[in-house]
Amino acid sequence: MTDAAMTIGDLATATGTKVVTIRYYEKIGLLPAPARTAGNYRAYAHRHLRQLRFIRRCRALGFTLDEVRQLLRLSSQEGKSCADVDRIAALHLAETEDKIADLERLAARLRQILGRCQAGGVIADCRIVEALWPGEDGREAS
Amino acid sequence: MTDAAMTIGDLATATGTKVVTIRYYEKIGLLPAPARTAGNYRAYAHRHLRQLRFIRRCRALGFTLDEVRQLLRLSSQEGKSCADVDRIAALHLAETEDKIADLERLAARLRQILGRCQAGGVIADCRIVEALWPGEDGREAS
DNA sequence: ATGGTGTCTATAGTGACTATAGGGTCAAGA
DNA sequence: TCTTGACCCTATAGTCACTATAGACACCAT
Repeated sequence: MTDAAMTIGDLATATGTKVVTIRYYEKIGLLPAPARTAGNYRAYAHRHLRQLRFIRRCRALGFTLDEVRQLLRLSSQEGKSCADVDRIAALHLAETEDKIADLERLAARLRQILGRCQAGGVIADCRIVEALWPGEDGREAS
Repeated sequence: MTDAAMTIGDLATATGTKVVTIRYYEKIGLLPAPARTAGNYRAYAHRHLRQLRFIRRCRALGFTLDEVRQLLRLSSQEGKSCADVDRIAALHLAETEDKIADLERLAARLRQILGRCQAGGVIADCRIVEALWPGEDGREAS
């Protein structure tokens, strides 16, 4: 509950963020510039800690910094409709699901290629290489 | 079967690659520099088409350009053991599977957060915003 | 006073492209 | 022959979300 000023290093350990990353967030306007000490050190207050935690939580969920920026802006407008927040989150979920589906397809194909490989052979007979090189007609090897 | 020279545009349409990307691959040494015409146009031969197809196929499977470079180098050594190729592919599959697992966790969390949201509310009552903002104690809202 | 750690700014690098500026080349049509 | 438009050339800078480096200054304990 105390609101004693924190150094950037304190903030970094408290949030699991690197010092350089915090400075980067400030530079791009994601985290407000804090007060400075006599020696020009950044002196963070509790609200900075809170906001950085919000940012990191969003990032951990895969939101882009631009989305985080929007979410920050929206969440300060207490009276406004929740629809925009909902839209951003739903869109992000859809994108995440698409990405998963893409990766599942890749993994399946990789497993298929790897499954045919008997390690210990030689490049000339390698099923993996064969699967990657296009045939003379440009079609993919089965 | 003809080995008539192709322009960079021909190569681009034949492989579904953008012209700038082909030039980029050349610049980073992934695709050999082709002969030039009198007017300084790149003149590609069939081997370039084959190699670019190989590259794009690897990229479509999610290999990094550096991995593609290794796979290219390895696959030209016909007599050598297939073990390195196998290792690269297996590692890539493992990474892909890890990435899928990560995204699954994110998606699950997003669905959980979104599921509690009744759209039409107001930011102050928004479950999404609430889930993202840290409580005063820094712990996450359920 | 000194040493070690932490902090400051500014700049450049990462991966895999993408975009832009400012030109040159080529083939077809008038 | 001239012009139009599509294509091609190089070089440079921008993207995202950091990360790394250099060189200087601040703070604290001994």
